[in-house]
Amino acid sequence: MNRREASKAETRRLVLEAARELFSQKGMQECTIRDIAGKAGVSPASVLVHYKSKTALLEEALVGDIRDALSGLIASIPAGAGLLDRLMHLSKGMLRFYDRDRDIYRALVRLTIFEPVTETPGMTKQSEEYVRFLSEMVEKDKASGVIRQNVDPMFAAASIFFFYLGALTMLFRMPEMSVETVADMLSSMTAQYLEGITQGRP
Amino acid sequence: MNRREASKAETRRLVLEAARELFSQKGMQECTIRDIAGKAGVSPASVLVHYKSKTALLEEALVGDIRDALSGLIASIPAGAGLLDRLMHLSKGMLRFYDRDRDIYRALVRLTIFEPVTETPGMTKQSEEYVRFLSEMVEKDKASGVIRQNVDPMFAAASIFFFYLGALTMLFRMPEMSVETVADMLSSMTAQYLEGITQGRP
DNA sequence: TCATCATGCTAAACTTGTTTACTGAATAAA
DNA sequence: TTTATTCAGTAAACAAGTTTAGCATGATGA
Repeated sequence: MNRREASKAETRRLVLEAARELFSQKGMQECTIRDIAGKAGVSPASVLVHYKSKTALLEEALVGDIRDALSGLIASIPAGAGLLDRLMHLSKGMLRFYDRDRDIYRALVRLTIFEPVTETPGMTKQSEEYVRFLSEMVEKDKASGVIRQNVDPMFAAASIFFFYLGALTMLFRMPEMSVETVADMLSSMTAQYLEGITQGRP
Repeated sequence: MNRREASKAETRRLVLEAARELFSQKGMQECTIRDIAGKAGVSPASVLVHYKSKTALLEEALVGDIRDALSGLIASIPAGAGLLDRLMHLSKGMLRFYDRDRDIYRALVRLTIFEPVTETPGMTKQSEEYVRFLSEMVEKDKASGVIRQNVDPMFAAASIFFFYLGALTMLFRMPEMSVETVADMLSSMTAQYLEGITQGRP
């Protein structure tokens, strides 16, 4: 690595470090690029040399913890448990993770969820990994006979993910609602999904 | 009404009218408060006297059409059709409505969906009305024996709504995706939900 | 009618994300 | 080594949402 490249990487690291601290300390709104630049000892414009926008910086600052949370949950899935329990281990776990700092994660999701995929690589990758894992779970349970053979795993995974997204939306929209209330609701809805709601099937 | 109150109402009307035209003409991002103020013949600050923020103005400018779209769809539900067809009449209809101007509605949803309920009365009311209507539909189909008796109508309505929200998110996130593709996916997922995916129920 | 009050509206300022034009040092080329 | 080039970093400007302090006009009451 060049001297130039090294110095560049170091500056980038300083900015990210300052951003991590200040974002979690003061939230997205109250933390300005000038604050971050000041703490990192660089100019405000320099922040945007390394990160395309404040949103991109926020994403970069938070996505590591999200990835760790998800892979930690995946690694700790109770092996022998039923399908619903395994799904709720993941979904409730992620809800509880976001609940630890609702404001900052609400800001992140709000700023990224409706952006084109190319603009938000970090969050997109997380969502895709989540859905892919769900899809694999469904596939295995299909193979073992728990799930019916005519079920498309991708659609099932997307459905479960949409329930999770809906619950997350409720969590962010209703500050007075406890995460456990939302989690229980999600659990009931997912259970109902797994059961099916219409009568008279073959 | 006072002379003062009348003049105030008139100004408010002018601002809203200008906002409607400019928002749909140039989109949210490219249309500034100063533009709207100019077109309405008032000062920029005056816009914010009547509407708390640019977001609030956008909401006010669009929510009428959304309400009309939803009630039009509700009024035109095919009476004798099956549950899935009636649901898709609504959900697909709303997706097609938002598709007519994805950019402006993406901006609206993005700015309102994660805000506290009290900040976005218009959009909140629309969502609530939608879910309430879905809930009534489920209740009726439960009474007529189409839906199983152990199904909670509110949870079912919320599930169907979350599918719809997920589809809307995909529509906004993926500009290259056609509304009919998203609608078909939503249809498949909702159908699967109505069927249930697990085996071996009583 | 006159004095007081309330308020719709505004100009100007403020804030903050972002862009632009530039500089000086590091690197590459000769 | 000397020259040319690249480019990390910056100061200053810019853009646009929002806030503030004040004004002028209409409402209110004596």
